Amino acid sequence: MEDQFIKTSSLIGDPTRASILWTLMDGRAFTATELAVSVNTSPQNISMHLGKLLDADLLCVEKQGRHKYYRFSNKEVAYALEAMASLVPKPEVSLKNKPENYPPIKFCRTCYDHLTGKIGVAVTDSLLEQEIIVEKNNAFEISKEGEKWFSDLGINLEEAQKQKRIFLKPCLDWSERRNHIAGSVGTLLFNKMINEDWLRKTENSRAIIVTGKGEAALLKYFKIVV
Amino acid sequence: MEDQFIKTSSLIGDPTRASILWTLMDGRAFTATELAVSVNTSPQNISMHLGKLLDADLLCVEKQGRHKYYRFSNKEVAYALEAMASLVPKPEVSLKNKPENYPPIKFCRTCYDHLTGKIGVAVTDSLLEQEIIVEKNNAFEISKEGEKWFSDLGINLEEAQKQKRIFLKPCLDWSERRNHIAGSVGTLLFNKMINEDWLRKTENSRAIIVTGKGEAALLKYFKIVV
DNA sequence: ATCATAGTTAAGCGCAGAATGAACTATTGC
DNA sequence: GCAATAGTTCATTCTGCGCTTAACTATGAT
Repeated sequence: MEDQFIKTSSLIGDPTRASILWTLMDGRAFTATELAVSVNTSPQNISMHLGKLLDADLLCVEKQGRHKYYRFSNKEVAYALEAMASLVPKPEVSLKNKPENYPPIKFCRTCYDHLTGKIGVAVTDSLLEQEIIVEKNNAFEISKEGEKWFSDLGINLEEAQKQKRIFLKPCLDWSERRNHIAGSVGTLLFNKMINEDWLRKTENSRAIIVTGKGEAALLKYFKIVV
Repeated sequence: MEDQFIKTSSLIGDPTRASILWTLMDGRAFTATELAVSVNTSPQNISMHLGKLLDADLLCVEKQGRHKYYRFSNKEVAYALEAMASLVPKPEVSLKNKPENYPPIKFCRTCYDHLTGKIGVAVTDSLLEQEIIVEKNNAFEISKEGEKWFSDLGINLEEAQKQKRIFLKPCLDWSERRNHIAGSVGTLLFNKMINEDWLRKTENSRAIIVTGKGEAALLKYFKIVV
């Protein structure tokens, strides 16, 4: 077992491969060429590395015409990489740091049952911005206007408040290093988005794709440009 | 963030360092020399690698006289390594494989609230051997004699059966690749062992140490030689 | 004091394995 | 058919980084 572990870790440990895996972390499938561009290396080199990752069963491929789409072969891979990512030394963050302007969002992930990734953070930012939720000593609270906003959306907060589970809490996203909403409110919002087909789950990963309908809705309700 | 991730993964990815981390996985602290022996390399080399792991805050040291004891600096490290270990390609296992004779047990880990690691597996084996629990189509059941055994130990099974959570289920240990008991029965057994001071929790890791009292008890109740 | 053991630091070598170059197959579009 | 794009294979080059040799400090034992 030990040497197997060592093999796997050196497989992941190579800078180029680590970069490939990092790129795939958003859950989408990428073609070989896309990955080559993303990690800034040659096609042959990418091909070699992808071969090794396939052999180790970390990735799988789907052929579509002359393209080959690579993605994680199962969600354990994503979990492991997330766990590794959580180990990176935390930079000294000043609280004054302005949140940067995020580039258009292409993807999001789920943190089991609520939204995370770029979208999760953006949604949370938007709710704060619109003062639908407000931060109070490291916790989130729903404002008066917020209650109206949620009921307009068709989300019944009274229901949620009755549940045993935590109603609303911030949850730190490991990659964005930003808070996003979790708790039953996070779940309700997430389910709403799925049910309305704004978002769609993917098969083998925790990735979520944004539908065309979703793009419009995100813009309308959250002023988020996808 | 990406380059930070790459740095961390190549840090873990080096074969020697991976072997060090693997050794430390049991949760105990090791001296530099012990690690050098364990991973079969020179003291200088170990020193260099340990330095890097310290810099990255994956390990921490405690000085005792002329010895330096190294261990994981926090449990996230162990979690990440476990997640990575779960990625190793599964060998074709024949079900006929006899369980090997395990060497004396020096450590165990907890799977959040029940026993795992060598002891967890050994305890489970013992319960099966003594027919206190029996395997039935991939599930565990408690036998007639088993019920007496548990009540003799002072564990109230009726209580546990009333609980909402799963009563008794096998849980695959990632490193031993063997089943051990989880569910509320696993938890009860684990708590019993902690309360009786057979086992003792350690501070910063998921490691559990076996006390002298525990050694005797494990021998008596489970015929396990620690 | 002296010797042994534990661990660190610095400098140069050596090699596994990543990157490159060139030649190849496969699919799409015209 | 031909050209263009996507991806792979193999032989060769090259280089980063781990390992060693050697000299060092520190603690403990006699």
